Amino acid sequence: MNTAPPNSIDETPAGEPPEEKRSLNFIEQIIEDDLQAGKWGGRVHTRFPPEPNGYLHIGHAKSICLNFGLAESYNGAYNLRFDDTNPTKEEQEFVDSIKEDVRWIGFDWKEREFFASDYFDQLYDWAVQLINVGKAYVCDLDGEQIREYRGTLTEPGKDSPFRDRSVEENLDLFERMCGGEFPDGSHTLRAKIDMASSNLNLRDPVMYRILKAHHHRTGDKWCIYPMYDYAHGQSDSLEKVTHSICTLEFENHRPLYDWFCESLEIHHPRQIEFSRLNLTYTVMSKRRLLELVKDGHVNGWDDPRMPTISGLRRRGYTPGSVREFCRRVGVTKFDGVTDIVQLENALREDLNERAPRVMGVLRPLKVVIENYPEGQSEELEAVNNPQDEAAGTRKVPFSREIYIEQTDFMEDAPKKFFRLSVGREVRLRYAYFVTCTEVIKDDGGEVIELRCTYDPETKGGNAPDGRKVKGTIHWVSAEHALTAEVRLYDHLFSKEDPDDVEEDRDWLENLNPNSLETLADCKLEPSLAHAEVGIGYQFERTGYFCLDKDTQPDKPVFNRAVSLRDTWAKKK
RNA sequence: UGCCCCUUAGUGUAACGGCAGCACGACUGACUCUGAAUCAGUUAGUCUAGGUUCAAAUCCUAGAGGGGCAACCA
Repeated sequence: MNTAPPNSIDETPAGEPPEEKRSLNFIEQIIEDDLQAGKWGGRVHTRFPPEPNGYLHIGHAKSICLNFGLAESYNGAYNLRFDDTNPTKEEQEFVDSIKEDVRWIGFDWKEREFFASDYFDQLYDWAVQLINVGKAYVCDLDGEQIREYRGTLTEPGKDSPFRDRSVEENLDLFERMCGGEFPDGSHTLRAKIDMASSNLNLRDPVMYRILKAHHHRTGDKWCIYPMYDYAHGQSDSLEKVTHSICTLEFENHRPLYDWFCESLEIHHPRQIEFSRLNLTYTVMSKRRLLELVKDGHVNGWDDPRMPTISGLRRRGYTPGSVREFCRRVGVTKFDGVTDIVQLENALREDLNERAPRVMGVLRPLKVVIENYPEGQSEELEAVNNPQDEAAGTRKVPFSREIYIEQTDFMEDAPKKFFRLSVGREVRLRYAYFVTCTEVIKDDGGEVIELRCTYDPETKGGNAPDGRKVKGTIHWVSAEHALTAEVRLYDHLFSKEDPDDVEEDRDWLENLNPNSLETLADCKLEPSLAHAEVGIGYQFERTGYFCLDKDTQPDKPVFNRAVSLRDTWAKKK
């Protein structure tokens, strides 16, 4: 700490006022208070505990950034732990995708990769210990009966008839449960707490159930598996976690979390709950995302319209934008809904700094420049990124026939329309001023071609006589153009709240039928032939795009990650 | 009908008993070889009612509104 390098950002320049103390979220407050009070020996140790039963989504990203970010900023450690206690739902594919996604977001958990299934032996021993002190018992009630005995929200439950079995009998039964002697569902091991508790989680919760299922890591070794409540806190404890951060729905489980740690007299992390992320125009539950995938409403977990990490990545989101977004949404216990434009803006901001600029015409309209010599072409210099001089320049070919955007021409243009119309002059970006002289239509009256003249004196985009044009439009030389498919995405749901449906109707009815628009005949500048997956490009005046994995050698496919802000579109 | 949690501009958040700030959005305007970016400005808030206090978004009580909880899911 006191050996900071000369350029350390920790150094406050002399004479400058000390940096104002950053405001802390409520979890940071707790941590600082703990540190202040000398708890945990000054350690901060967190974990991210996904269940490998689906792909990670942007809500998980919030949790990852919170948990791992906290550990990083307090110089602590963080674990990635798979909560794999239910073999009927979990798969190796999900383990792999989760690791890939966490890495992509930008965190390295190094050797601290764990599985709840690593602790099955220890958990078993602890269960025996609880039986021995009379705090757990084997119950023969079936699922239905357990539910009946549990009581309701307003009425207390009643004790299981098996609650007072002897320690010996419990030990014997539990061992035989584990030995595979009983069929699935015939017995459970339950904690003996309080069937009259106002917190239903404390009404003798099930610790172990019999499940003769193959586990993706332990194989067929076990036929009993621990429940979340019995496995989670103890896993935290074994890993010497200090702050166990989870979402609000586990708040009512905290007394149980505490009960197990106290009863077992083991290291007792502090559970802290925060509100999960909700986004407008999207759903975030794993159950629903799974349904979208399974029923083919989207094309897989990494469909660019999905709020999954893999979907965002494929869509063109950057790790930095995801992290910045998570920082901006903050951390509270209030269950709100974040406007999805926050996410989009984080991306725009990030890509504005780094994305190479190119020209691409999404809906081409052919333009013939009549006074430009036939067969001639030339290379014009274009700036790669006005935000970053070091990005340099490139050459863009120009010729007699070019494509411009259909929306950049209007026949009966209002005065405020700064683009092309008959008799109006605009600048072709980095090229020449052109004036539209004639409109050519097909039999149906559709505009299919424009005739223009150019001013050779304006090469590069400036007029020597100092005359100005109000509009600058992008273009692509027809002869040199790369033809590509471009996929435009809109919100997956047409309602801000997908659950906003009539009585008895389904959230799926709010799926936006226009969430994907495929443009098959887009014209891109030739430099894009060397585009790489994973790099965001700005198609000037249009948006940010990236090469999709569906690209074929003869057919490039681009995704629009997000459009550019368009105040003109708003005015219309 | 029980228990637990929550409530600050449109949205997300800050304030730690002492001047209600910030970000995003929206709206103006400036600038511009991207109607982008940038810059300047405007807009708008403490759920309600009592109480404690010199002083309350903050503490107390009650109410309203929202969320969670009755898987051998996590």
